[in-house]
Amino acid sequence: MQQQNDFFECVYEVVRQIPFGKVTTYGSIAKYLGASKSARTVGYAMNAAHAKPDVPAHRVVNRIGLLTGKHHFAGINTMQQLLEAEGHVILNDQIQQFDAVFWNPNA
DNA sequence: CGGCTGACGTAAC
DNA sequence: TGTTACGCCAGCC
Repeated sequence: MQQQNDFFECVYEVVRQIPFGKVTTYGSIAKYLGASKSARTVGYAMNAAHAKPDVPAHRVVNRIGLLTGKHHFAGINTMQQLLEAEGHVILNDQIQQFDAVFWNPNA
């Protein structure tokens, strides 16, 4: 959806659509936006997403399900706790059965 | 104004 | 099969 002209807003729009109990990756979002090589920028957008309560940034991880951005949350374990509260299993900062809970924006 | 950095991912060697 | 390099966009020094 290109309703928003801003790359950031576009990212937020996708993240907002992540259903409860599901997660996605930066790369998938970037790819969905047509900027498959800009996964990095997506992550950067997440940084600003902190100001957007509607944007569940904790549901966005890297392609291997690793909570790479946990340090950017209020607390080191905030991201993990949020995910666990949604029924996810986090082990060593990594989502277990990641492929099972992965949500593809393109689908 | 230029260059470095960063929640990533993919390709190439 | 493991490591290195690069692209992309925006913010900050």
